[in-house]
Amino acid sequence: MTVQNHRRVPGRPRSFDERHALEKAIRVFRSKGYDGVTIDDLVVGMGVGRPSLYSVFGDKRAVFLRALRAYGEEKGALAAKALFAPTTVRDSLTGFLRHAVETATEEGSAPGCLIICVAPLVSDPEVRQFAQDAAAAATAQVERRLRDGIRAGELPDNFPVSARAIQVMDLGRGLTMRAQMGAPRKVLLRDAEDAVDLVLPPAASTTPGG
Amino acid sequence: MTVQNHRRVPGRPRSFDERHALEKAIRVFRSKGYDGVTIDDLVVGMGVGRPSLYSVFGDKRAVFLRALRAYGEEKGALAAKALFAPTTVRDSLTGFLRHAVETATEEGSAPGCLIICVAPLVSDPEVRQFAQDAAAAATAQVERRLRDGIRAGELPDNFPVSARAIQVMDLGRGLTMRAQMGAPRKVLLRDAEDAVDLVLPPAASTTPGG
DNA sequence: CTAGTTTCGAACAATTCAGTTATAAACCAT
DNA sequence: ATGGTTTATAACTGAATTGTTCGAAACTAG
Repeated sequence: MTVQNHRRVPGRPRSFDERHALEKAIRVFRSKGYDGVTIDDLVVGMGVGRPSLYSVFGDKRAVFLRALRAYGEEKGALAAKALFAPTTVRDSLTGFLRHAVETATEEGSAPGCLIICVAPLVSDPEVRQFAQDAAAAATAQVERRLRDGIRAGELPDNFPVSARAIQVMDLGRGLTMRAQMGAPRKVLLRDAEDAVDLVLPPAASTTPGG
Repeated sequence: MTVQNHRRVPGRPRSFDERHALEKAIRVFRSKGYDGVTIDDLVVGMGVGRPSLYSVFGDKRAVFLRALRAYGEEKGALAAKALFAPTTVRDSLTGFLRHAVETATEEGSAPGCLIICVAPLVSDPEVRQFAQDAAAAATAQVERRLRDGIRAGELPDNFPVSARAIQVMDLGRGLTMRAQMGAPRKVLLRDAEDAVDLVLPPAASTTPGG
């Protein structure tokens, strides 16, 4: 089964698409964690022959790191879109948490999140660093969106953006871990709405103070 | 009837205490997860000979389940104490989350929590069920404490106890996952305080008359 | 001290696993 | 078609892991 590549290079063409194989690797790691995955799991799940897997990607750790980075890029882009596309802060946070819940409970893949649920348990410095960086970046984005909300007059000037950003992230982590535990999407979506009600001032109208 | 107070049984006495061995097993699983733990890890970490481990506890899964139950009993008891000993709702929630942070960052053991961080990733029905039950029980306890707060006049009658209990739990999950990721205790304790400020009404005193 | 019972320590075979190595296949260029 | 290049299929090797076995050790009872 050949894959058409507009750039013709000598040698037998690959029977798999590298990017698509990584997407399958994400599914494997999401369903079995890191330590629970064997090379054969990846070979079967990615549809890549064992020698090809080693020559193209490297060992399990390298596959995981690449899968993690790919996952992080997709997730980060979608999270940024959810955060900065809407006009109101409320819609932004709702979209942010809803997106977190939806990807953590998407059909066709095991529930959970590679960065939040799996990566923190991997005892590898590079993986840990990635998870920390991803968390810091996401928190910073939420915080920035809240600051924009202040600038837009949607939030009071003394709104604790730093603390609230951390809390939005922690609430998202909680929702994601519950997704991993098997909580139904419907419940989590409702709780995501409640979370937004919690972190934002009750009145979405103008600032109460000077 | 012979009094069996004397536990003098024939045979060579054991060189380990079953309870203490389980405590060591908890440390092993906390530091390496579930799939990352080998029998030899348990043999070394628990200080129990390999044949003794199999005859006394069973296989790895059985050891994990017993460790999980022991861990859950300790944690549940301490959580209940933190929740129901203080007089004010604020002190209860603060103690609850502080306790969660402190055990998740205690010295001498890897950061994290067996029930929140490790168990959800174990693909075993019994483990999953335990994690779900533990989460439901903890949420119910928090909710009950909030209800007591309403009854004591500390919280308004329309205080959304169900949603707030869920949010306290999710915030605790977030704090715990960050502990697992390496966040320092000091930061997490501060965020725990902020979390309580978030979920409780700004005025903790009684409603002003008039 | 001897017999009986249980545990401990070392080592065992069977299985699984990771990473590599042939050998065949598919493609391009000539 | 023929040679050169890259990948796929299958099998292989060495190491790790699991669960068990066997003799020695430690304790009680008589």
